[in-house]
Amino acid sequence: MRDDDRRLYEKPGHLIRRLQQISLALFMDETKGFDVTPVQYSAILAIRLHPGVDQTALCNIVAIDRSTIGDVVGRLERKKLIRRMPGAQDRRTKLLTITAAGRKLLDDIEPAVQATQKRILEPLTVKERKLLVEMLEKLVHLNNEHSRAPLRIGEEAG
Amino acid sequence: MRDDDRRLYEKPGHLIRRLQQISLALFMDETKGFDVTPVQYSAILAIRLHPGVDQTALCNIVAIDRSTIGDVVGRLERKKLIRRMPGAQDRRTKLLTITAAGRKLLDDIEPAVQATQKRILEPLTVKERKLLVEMLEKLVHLNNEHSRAPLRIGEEAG
DNA sequence: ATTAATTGCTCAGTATACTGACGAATATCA
DNA sequence: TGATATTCGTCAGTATACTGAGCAATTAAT
Repeated sequence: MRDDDRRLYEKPGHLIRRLQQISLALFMDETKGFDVTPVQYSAILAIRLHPGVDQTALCNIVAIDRSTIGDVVGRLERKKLIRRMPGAQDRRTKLLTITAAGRKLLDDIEPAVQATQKRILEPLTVKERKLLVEMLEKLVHLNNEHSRAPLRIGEEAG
Repeated sequence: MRDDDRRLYEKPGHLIRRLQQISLALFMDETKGFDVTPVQYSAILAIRLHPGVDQTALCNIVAIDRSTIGDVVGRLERKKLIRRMPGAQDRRTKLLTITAAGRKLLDDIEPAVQATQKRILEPLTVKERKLLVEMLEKLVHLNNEHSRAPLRIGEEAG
């Protein structure tokens, strides 16, 4: 490896982008056949745990941008994994609930998702894995407000 | 925080996606005014270090997909930060070189890029920062082949 | 109660990223 | 050499993600 190139390779930003690429590829490989992306998985899992959330609350739970969630839930609805209903109290909102097909998919895909998380961390020792997740949680939590889609705990509906 | 939601929040895949969002936001904030993305920065830096690389070799250096690099260098060319010339030996290739404007941009933007990397790791202790980068390098290196754009060391032109 | 501010969702525009396919050029092999 | 295989760049299609704008509905202020 050229010494110059290290300037790029050891930059945290570059490493994080690479790890995200890899994490995505591993997920798509493990869950091949389910036709679901990581973001779609996060969204449908959150909808199951919070039946009747509106889209903005869902954004705050899974940290997806407001202008992105529309597409995501649209795809989930098209695949009949969730339902979208206009809110009764607040007619601006669209309330989200999981379907039977969605529940089945979540149950069926779970082993593959677990396997993905394992494969990502496989190169590390058991101690390192714990340490890494702790540091990632710290970074994400403390830098939370720096993303346009910050996590907002305890503000969700339901 | 609901206990159920932890199922999502402590998944490495989710944390990695969040950290990438944050890393991107911090970069765009610090380099505001330069009109350059992290990927564009990586590409132009690699082109400076490897004058005359072709696009495929560049992919292998910065780990960007072959079908993505065309857009990226297209934008850099439009902004006159790099030049693209058809290869003489192999007329399929397009050889990339940096312009004076590109060199100036790299020099000017450097402090902001350094600041970005600092801000990403700011919540960690000095020891933890070193540890994290080492683990990220290990993960990326050993999982390298799992991405469509694996890093290929020593295969670049120039 | 009417105005003003805020919120929920959407849309247009741009950028990154992957799959799969293709034409053109090059390399390999029989 | 001629047929085959591979490689380089590109394109179409899909998905995530951000900015900034806008409309409709709701809430707050006067």
